[in-house]
Amino acid sequence: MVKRIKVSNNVIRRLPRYLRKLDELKAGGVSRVSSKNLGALLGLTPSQIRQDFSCFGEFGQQGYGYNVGALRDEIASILGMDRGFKAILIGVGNIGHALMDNFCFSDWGFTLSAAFDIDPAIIGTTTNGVTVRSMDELLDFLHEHEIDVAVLTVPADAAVAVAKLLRDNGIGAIWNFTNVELTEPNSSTIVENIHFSDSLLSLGYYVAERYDEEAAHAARLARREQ
Amino acid sequence: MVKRIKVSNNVIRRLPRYLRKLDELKAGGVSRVSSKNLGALLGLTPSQIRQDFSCFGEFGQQGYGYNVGALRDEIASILGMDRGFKAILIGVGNIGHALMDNFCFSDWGFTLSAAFDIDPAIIGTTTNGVTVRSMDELLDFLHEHEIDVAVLTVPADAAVAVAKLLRDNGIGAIWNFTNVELTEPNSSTIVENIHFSDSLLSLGYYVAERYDEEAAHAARLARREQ
DNA sequence: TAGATTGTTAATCGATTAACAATC
DNA sequence: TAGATTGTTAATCGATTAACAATC
Repeated sequence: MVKRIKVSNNVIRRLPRYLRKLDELKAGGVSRVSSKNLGALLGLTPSQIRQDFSCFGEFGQQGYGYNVGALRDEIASILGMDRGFKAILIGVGNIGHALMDNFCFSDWGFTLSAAFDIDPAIIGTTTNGVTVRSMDELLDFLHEHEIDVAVLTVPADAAVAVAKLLRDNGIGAIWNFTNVELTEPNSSTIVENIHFSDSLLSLGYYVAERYDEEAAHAARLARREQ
Repeated sequence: MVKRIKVSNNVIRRLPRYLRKLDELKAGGVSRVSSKNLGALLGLTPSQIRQDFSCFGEFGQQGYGYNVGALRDEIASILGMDRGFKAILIGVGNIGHALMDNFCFSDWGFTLSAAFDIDPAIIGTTTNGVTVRSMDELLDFLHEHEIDVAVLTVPADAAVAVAKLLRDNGIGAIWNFTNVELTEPNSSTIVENIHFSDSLLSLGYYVAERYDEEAAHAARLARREQ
């Protein structure tokens, strides 16, 4: 896939949504979609959808629209789903174990190659074909395998130290589930965060805002009643 | 908290990061911070930080900066952390259970009031003081309690139906962990998504982009060698 | 052919950054 | 007082939307 220009983060964040919706359409037997259709389904303008795709090439056909399957595959390729990225997981606690057990890495083009923990009670257990190794084996493993991404699911107080260890040993990308800011100014490591609490707090803001608006509305009505 | 203007989503998403960093500074005994300091810590410009805060009021002091504790409390209040929001959780599978077990709702101003599932083997079990109830009890529970947020951790194929049930019974906000698009055009329900796969795919994009850049760089060097 | 829809250029809108008077 | 830093207005930058020629 040729990437001509620097594509904005906003566009990148929409690509997985496109992929999801196209998969859904495909599963429903739809073979053709226009930017107008797709926009209506995702709450985006047709213009925006065409602009987004045009960052990566010309995937449509005038008068027809886009072939669902072909467009889906283009986007999958842009996202690197066909590159066979290899991941390891560090910290098989509750969330780490839930990911190993439930999250289908291979659906998204990733292979979970190994998992590591420090707890002897967990080391040696196997989930979904992946056996948990001791952290003592981590460096050897990293030097023997080409790993693209580390999934970081260690406790918050270990996050910074483990992230440093990973960076120092050639890991270029971290999928960060710890509630800790890992993005370092002088580091080139790619960090993608899943911050549960940030997400919940944002939700809280919108709930609070709505309640305030409802209260203001009720107050206006009450004044009018007087 | 007075909210004069419509605050952009970008600003809202930064508020939890401010909160997190301010908590960290406070824990480290720092009592004062300027927009310049805070910007350097978070990779934002001082201007942006001052603009963001000015959406909600005047929390600083010329020549001094901001009081860490006071600013932290203002932001917490803006996010509704002092409102005692009540949440229920639907679907005590792997991720649902991990949240009940590990995620400290009360740290963020929420109370997890109940959990529901359809599996008789899970119903009746208790995690962190919350006993799992049968889905049959859900509607009665909703009508007896004022619930602000539903945490949706059911399997993907149940997501849309359960979301509809929740909406129809007065739930105004959903924290959505299912990999399903719930944002409906004609609905006023607030939906906040945690899409693991979207996040991983975005990471994949950046990894792929970096590899492409490195390959292009190597190719340029190779040409020069000739 | 007529209608539909693309890819792209131009226009608009919104968000970030810079500048600066006010003031602690 | 002098230096620092705010809150806010103006300038810039970037992203979204609209328009339209090209063409299937």
